[in-house]
Amino acid sequence: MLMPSPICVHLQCPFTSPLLGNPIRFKSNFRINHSKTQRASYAPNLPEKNDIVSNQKENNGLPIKENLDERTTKLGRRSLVDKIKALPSKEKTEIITSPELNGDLGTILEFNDMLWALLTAQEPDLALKLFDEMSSCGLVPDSWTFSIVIRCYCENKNLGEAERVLGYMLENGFRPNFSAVTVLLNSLSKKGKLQRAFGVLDIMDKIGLKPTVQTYNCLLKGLCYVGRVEEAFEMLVRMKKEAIVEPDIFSYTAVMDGYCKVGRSDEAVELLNEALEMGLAPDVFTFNTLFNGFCIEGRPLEGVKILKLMKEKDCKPDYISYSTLLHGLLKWRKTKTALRIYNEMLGIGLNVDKKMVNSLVRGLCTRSCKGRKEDLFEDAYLVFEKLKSDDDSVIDPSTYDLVIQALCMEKKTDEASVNLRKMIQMGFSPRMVTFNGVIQALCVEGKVIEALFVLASLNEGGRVPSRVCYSILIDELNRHGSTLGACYMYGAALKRGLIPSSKPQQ
DNA sequence: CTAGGGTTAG
Repeated sequence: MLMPSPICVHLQCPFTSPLLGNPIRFKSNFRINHSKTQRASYAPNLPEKNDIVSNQKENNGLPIKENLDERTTKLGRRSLVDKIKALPSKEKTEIITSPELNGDLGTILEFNDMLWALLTAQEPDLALKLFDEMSSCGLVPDSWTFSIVIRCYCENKNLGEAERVLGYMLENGFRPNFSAVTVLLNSLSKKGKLQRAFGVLDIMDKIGLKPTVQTYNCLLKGLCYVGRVEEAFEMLVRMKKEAIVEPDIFSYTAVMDGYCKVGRSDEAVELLNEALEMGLAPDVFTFNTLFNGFCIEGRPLEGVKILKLMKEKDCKPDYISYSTLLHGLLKWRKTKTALRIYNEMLGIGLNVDKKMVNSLVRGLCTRSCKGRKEDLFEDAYLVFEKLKSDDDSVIDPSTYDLVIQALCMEKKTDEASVNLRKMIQMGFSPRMVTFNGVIQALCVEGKVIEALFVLASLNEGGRVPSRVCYSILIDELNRHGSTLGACYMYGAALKRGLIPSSKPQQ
């Protein structure tokens, strides 16, 4: 039996891409098996337009319902995707090389399904590899094939290649589908390749794919991303005024975010009001964008006002809302408000990031020490105790330091020394001021022996006590009439090369 | 149209 030898169809085009001005060049060879495709004539290098058209007609003309097996139904496709996902990565590669695994890819419909399934299963590389090996299945790519390939390249971040395929399609009478073009436009926008994204928009216009509001929103995002906020705003205005598409809340959020990112949150709020006037319902994304803006700008309290507005508009703040605000409040030292937000988060069962809780504790300690505000310290200690009792407790050494110092300041000496010990147990090295504070506090309460123990723990840790440390102890020993002890301390200091400011009493 | 848009940060 004589089999016709496969013809190699090199998809290399002599023309230039309308997109790039570069020659199109595909690596793949499409070998057409005549026994299967029954196609009569091919140009030596390219599929001809007529063939392409007939190929498509053939597919579209099929009485689809009867001819589709379970794989070509929506559910069947989905299960193919799931199957691919479930495969170990080794076998994933095999699916495109072994016919037993990939089943019969005899028709272009089935082939495209497999391509699509690989793309959907986040395996664009495999899909492209399969596309490369179309020849062995004896198939010619159609519009669907190319559309999927474009999306594969977008997924791969190989946008230049995606544009090249699109250019090839246009030159050869293939009609890219909406999704491929949209994905490409979006990918380009996301990367800030605005000129090329607008190029795709032009193409959509030329081939009669009507951009939707989503399409424009991608461009708005892209413009903002590269800092062209003003242009984004103008585009938003044009969308509305010239009734190109009706802007939705995504459009507004995109431009608002643009303003927020460059420190123009007030203008973002103006846009919010405009959206509200238009009857659009701002959602959690819209508000979160504003929180972020005000926090970046150093106006977190404005953000808290927006939180109130958000609730009035029946929009439920989420973890990001609170985290953004809390972070901003802590950063800009709005400690009391931060505490309020923290408690509100706990109240609705949100888990607060441990770093922020640490920061809150430190903020409260610092403020209570500076302002001698006892109630603030109580708050700090409550937050600290809760932090310690959490299962996934993470305590920063600097938090420990500040809590201990604040405890000393508040004359909670025993607790201070307990926490100091715990801190050392945990392998942290307390700051010298912390040691000094505890020693001082103990001395003030007349607990000299304990103070000496603290000094000892300092030595055990291989640390050199500071001059202040000795001075405090000498003063205290003097006060107790223990000249001997004071002399001993003085000597110990001198031995370390430190000259205490206090001397033993004569 | 087998698809497609967004928000935090240390």
